[in-house]
Amino acid sequence: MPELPEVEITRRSLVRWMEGRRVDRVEVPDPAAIRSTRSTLPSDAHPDGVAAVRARVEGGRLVEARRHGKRLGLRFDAGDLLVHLGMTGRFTRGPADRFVRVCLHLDDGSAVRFVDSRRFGCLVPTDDLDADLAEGLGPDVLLAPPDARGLGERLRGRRSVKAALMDQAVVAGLGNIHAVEALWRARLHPDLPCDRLGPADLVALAGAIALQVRWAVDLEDGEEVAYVTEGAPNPFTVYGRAGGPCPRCGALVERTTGSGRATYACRGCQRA
DNA sequence: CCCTCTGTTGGATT
DNA sequence: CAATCCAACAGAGG
Repeated sequence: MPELPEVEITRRSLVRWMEGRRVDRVEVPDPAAIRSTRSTLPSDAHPDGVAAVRARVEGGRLVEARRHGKRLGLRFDAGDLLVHLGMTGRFTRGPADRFVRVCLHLDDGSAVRFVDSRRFGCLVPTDDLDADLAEGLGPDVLLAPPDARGLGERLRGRRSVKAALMDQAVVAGLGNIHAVEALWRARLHPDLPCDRLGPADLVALAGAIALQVRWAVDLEDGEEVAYVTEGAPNPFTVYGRAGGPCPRCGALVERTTGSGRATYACRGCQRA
């Protein structure tokens, strides 16, 4: 599920759900969800992961939940956890299902579960949360949205502007969907090379990124992590709308594939 | 029932 | 650099 907005909603939800509560017990139906590094692979399970998580979490309270890009940092009384949601990871208070990987039982009888059908997500016990949270990441696009000048310094070379925006070392938080949407807002085609971006493009792009991310966070705020909610209409402007009309110029939205990822854009109004 | 394709993540390899 | 494959699955479609 996650790009930055979903991780941010997850963060807020966890704080609300766990505020003032003590974690009585941690249950780990899938020990491979606990990793010693941020790996997407269940085969990189932390050898003593379950014990490491219990030592940090059981009997204590959530002190703080922070986020950098798509990473989440949970600070408990006795230690910290770094969380990555992968593609399908989420925290929920809903009923258990067969995809529950970790379950936190709270002292009021409720439970907060990490659920992840595809198993790319992980919890990482850490002794240096600050470093692990930020390592290798560019500025967070919500907390420290880059301005035109900052983007100009970071979007370099001949690589496509979309590839650069999705590179978490360039800016942290944008994934496929929101990169596509922000580029549409900025009227820039995803394939446009960074070195052909002019000053006006950078101004447009900086504004578009900030708007896109704030729009997405607001869209999902108050809910329990809903992404492209099942059955709900597609909330995006061009993402997932191949063959439909561009709402700005009426040309047909095109779908292309670059490095295995679907890209949507309008040739009519996004400068290539 | 089976097969193929797609996918919101990241990393390794070519 | 970029393109490709891969991880581990679900779900949709044929």
